Amino acid sequence: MPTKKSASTRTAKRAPRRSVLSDEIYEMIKAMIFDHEIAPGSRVNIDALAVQLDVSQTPVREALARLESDGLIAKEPLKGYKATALLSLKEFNDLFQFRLLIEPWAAEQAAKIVDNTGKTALKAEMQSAKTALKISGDDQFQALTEHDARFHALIASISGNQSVADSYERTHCHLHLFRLFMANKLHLIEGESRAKFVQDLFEEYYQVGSGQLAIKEHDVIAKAIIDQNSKAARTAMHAHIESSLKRFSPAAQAINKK
Amino acid sequence: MPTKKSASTRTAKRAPRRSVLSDEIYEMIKAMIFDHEIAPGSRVNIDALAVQLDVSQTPVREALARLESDGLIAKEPLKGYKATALLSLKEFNDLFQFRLLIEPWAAEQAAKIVDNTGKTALKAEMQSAKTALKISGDDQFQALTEHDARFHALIASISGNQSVADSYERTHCHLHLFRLFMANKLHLIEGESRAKFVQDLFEEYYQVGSGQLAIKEHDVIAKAIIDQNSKAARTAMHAHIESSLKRFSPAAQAINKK
DNA sequence: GACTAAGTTTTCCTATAGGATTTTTTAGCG
DNA sequence: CGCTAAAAAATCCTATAGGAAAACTTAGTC
Repeated sequence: MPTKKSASTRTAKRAPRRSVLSDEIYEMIKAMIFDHEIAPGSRVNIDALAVQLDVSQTPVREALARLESDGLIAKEPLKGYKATALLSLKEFNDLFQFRLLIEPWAAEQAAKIVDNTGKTALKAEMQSAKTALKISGDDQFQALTEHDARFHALIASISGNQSVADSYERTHCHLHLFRLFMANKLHLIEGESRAKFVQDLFEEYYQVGSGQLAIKEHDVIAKAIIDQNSKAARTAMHAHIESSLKRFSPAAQAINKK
Repeated sequence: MPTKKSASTRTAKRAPRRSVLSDEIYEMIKAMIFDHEIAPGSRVNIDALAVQLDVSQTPVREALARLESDGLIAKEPLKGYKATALLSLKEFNDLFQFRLLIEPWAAEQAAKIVDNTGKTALKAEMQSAKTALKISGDDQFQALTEHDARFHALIASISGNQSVADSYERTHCHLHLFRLFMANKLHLIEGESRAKFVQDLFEEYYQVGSGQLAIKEHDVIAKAIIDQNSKAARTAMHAHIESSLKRFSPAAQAINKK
């Protein structure tokens, strides 16, 4: 049983900071959904998960309940939990429409009330983006995605409106987009030739093209906010989201065309 | 031990629809927060709650985990759960700003794509509002609040954008507003004279004045959507939210001025 | 009066047993 | 051979007791 050794090591490691196991499990399961360790639409056996993560059912149940609230896992009463499916093309477009309602306003507002702390945070985030561009391969993709998520969340936060920031966070849009791309990348869609096609798209649009393009667009937004030019911030954010939509669209369509 | 007898009665009663106790507990606890049975800011003892509701800790834990995701309860690691505080004046304004971003668009979109099912649902909801106006006393307040919540959720749903509808639902804005009012109503704010003052406001603005005014505004919105006049729907929704903000504002200020 | 230390309480987590429901399998009948 | 129905297995959900760690309280000492 391979579980046993890892169990003891984990137990030993857990001893110092026993703090909030339930939260750790939540993050772990979220990560498993994130990188398709739990496949979209697949059943999630609560017992098996508890055994696999080497904890009892209780923290797993709490984590799953929260993930259900997040919309990442669906609960069918008396049937169990299952990971939600990937975004349909409609849901994909809906998500971007939602972002268009929220984020341009957030950027505009951020530009109006940003303080030095906010400006410093924005500069730091853009610095991390530049660092990410120097990485190569899979790690770059990961780094760019994480930067993107942090950047947009940061602006929502700087806007000062808790309701807006919360609702943005709760859409987990970057998680959904990441899942969509990973499905392509992992050749999970049927047809090897299509998978290859999408893989190429992915490389061309995101890692090289979109990656740098997105960073440049981020730069424009960040500068507008730092300059406290609220109108420019709004239009830059609007343009960026529409531009993202176009770039991501092929991947979303590839999954859904099937 | 008093638990024993009630336990057996519950077991007997539960037999028919044993389905999803965890969800029932979730709704129960939400209701307890709703009507201040669990006071804002107060600690929520997980054991006590389980005993009180006469279930085990497991479903209570799941419910609390979900309520935390909802933002209705906060979890302090290793300290326990506590009900979130009432909306501050800033949060109150933020919430309405958020609604201004989402709902006018939802109304506009709803007017564009509404089908017969949607029109029927809207008409039925407006009918229930008219019925609510005929009730008197506390029940009317309850009925009007529930109509209001359903009406806005319905339009978000008719808009056809799942992301928008979900994010609106998750703000639980009517729940927050209701809590705010109940705090006034229950004289939970300090100072009997102020409580009386707010009580009057409450009666004047909501039950008689706002209640009917809000219904009239709803009527305008509903008609615009049914007529598929998208521009009118948008502006009517915008006006309604700003009008609500003005009406609710005194209650929010009363709590926060303290 | 302030600080340290032991004791108490609270909270979180584990473990396991058992009841209920769905799904699968098997048997019987037309 | 195909369909219905009952039995078995798997799965989910709940209940309860108890142990470990942290936080809080209390007492004692300088």
